[in-house]
Amino acid sequence: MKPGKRVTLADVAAHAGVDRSVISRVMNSDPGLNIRPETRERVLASVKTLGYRPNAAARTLRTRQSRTFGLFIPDYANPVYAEIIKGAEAAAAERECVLVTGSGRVAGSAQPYLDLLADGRVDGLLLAGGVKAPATLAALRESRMPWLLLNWSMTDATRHIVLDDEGAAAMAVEHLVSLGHRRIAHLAGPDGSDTASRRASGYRAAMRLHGAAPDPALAVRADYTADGGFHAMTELLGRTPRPTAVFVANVASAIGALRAAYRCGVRVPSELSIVAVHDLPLAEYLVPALTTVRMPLEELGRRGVEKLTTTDPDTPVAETVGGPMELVLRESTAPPGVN
Amino acid sequence: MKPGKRVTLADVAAHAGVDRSVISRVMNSDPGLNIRPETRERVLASVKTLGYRPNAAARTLRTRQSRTFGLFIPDYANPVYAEIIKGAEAAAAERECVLVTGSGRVAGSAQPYLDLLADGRVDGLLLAGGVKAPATLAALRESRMPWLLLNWSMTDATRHIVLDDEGAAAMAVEHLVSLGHRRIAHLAGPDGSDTASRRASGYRAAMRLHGAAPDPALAVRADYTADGGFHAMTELLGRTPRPTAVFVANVASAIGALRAAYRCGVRVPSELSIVAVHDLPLAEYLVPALTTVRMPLEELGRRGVEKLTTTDPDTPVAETVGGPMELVLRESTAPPGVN
DNA sequence: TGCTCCGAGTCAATCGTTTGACCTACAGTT
DNA sequence: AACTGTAGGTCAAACGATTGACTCGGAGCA
Repeated sequence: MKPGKRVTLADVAAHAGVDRSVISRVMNSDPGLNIRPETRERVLASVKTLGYRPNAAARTLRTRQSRTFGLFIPDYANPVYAEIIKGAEAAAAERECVLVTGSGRVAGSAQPYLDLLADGRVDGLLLAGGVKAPATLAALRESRMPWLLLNWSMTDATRHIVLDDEGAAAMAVEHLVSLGHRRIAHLAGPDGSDTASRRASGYRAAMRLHGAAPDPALAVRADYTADGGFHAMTELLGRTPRPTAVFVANVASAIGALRAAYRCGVRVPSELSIVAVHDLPLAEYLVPALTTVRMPLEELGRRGVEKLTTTDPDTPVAETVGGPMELVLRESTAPPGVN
Repeated sequence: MKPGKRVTLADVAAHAGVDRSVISRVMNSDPGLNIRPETRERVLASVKTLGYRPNAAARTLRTRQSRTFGLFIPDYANPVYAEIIKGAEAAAAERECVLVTGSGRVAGSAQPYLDLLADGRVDGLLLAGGVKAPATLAALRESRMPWLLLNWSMTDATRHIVLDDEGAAAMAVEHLVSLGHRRIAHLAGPDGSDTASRRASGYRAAMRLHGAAPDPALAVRADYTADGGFHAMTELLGRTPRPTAVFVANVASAIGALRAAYRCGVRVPSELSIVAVHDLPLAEYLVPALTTVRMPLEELGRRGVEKLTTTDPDTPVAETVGGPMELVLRESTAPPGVN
């Protein structure tokens, strides 16, 4: 309305001819308020005509909550996080809160976003990986604010939600075994990654279960990137005897792995089967289309926000999202030796 | 210090034995403050031992600025936005501000994030597409707050920064022409997309410039998704005579296009050359690796934040980020008819 | 001695909402 | 007539930081 002037409660109160507190109580539907219907109408009308919007800072200052949650991710370029964000945004929206996301890709640290928590700008913080310093965790714990680790944990981090990575690995391995594979390699995630070690242990367990001893020479570490997958796969294909199938811990690596197979003249799936963890829209359009294990990433984000709102900062959280996990069959797996 | 108690200015003041205002001025290095070095030391020491952090809400309320910028994107799953975010985060960090990002994928609308602006939670808002309603623009303009459209514009939106899409299209077409192609198709972006129409017009201009009249039958619209690219390309390959090359407006579509060519038994690049706009780390690992035009997306994000801080909300902005644009030669283009 | 000036801080209003406590006029009771 | 109850609000103190205006004691000066 008035150019350059923010409308405040006082303006609305003056316009409607009542006290500021009435406006506030009407807007927040305070049950302790007795008000004549006509007055309420008048208030509502004033709010509308003046275009009043409560000032978030003032409200946060007074109520000590911002109706905002933060989600920190290491890198937006990793499409896996897109799914997590989606779930978290949805859960926040259901609570009439907003989710703000930030990455540490630039600063190389989560500090600016941890500060959001410390400064009281968010009511809780979800950390989806990328924090290395144990000091950070200590600071978090001391802050007495809600926080949660998503899809990873540190030894002394008592609040985290993870996925069933062992289960996913088992699913992948079982699929390969059922196709007839025995020499199954594992293109594992990077050293120090929590999900990587869980997937690796799931792989080993599943291998043993099916009487196929996991050969340490068939496990290679790779970054969760196409580049990492390319190099690791190239190395793996140099080994003799060559594996007939490989379980790749990450879909980005799998794209690199696919490329490496192509480069080395190894045909997928006839000479080499590939199955990766995490499904992506993209996977369907690769050549060959990639068989994957779909994980409930969206559900993970959703549960994160839920837990943030329902548990107080002191109680430990250690949850595994069961969710629907599914093997998505496409073209990159086949029985060994067929052509 | 005190468990469960936030440390406020008053606490620090009491601890250091000075007035609150001194603490505030020291922390903000107010030039108008005269203070003995020893007192300053005492203040700093108190701040440190108590672990004082200024409350963001209180500060925002008083100063009317939050040192926070917002960036709205339609969908995190589109990796193009990752680059923009990266640049914007960097620019924000340089100004000791934080960038918070949100998408409209869930709510289907930017409203929650526009509200952030209206509620005074951010000092400015960057909108990277996805807002359809003209009413939204009107609301923005009326808000008297800094905002900017990134990489798109609407007819009546007077504040936007775009990339040189015509130039990118020209680069792609010229590359194909120089390889000897004449029948060059265009897999254009969706109807109503601003970048799509600029790339399309750049394509037509470049075609005419090289004496190759753009055949309307060789331009097909596709969503900026792998799926869209797949279908559009399938359709295009049904036309006779078939094009020898195609300029794809978007890298995600190009992945689908690649798949479509494979499905139709058309070999890339020997029977069909493909060049797409936007480079991605992924492009290098596709089979065949995709030739692309790299756009200065990061620079776009960076300029966005800069403009937000340096121009006032009333002055129009219409900038084209020149930046380094580059043709990234890979395997998906070759002279026509070669095998 | 009286006056000004300055260094070193102090005071208190202010930002916009929220919320527990408090009024006030009138109707109904006894 | 005095009292109670209630509908329909009003009052004002927070919340925590910022900042323009002000104070106070001593040094410098004439």
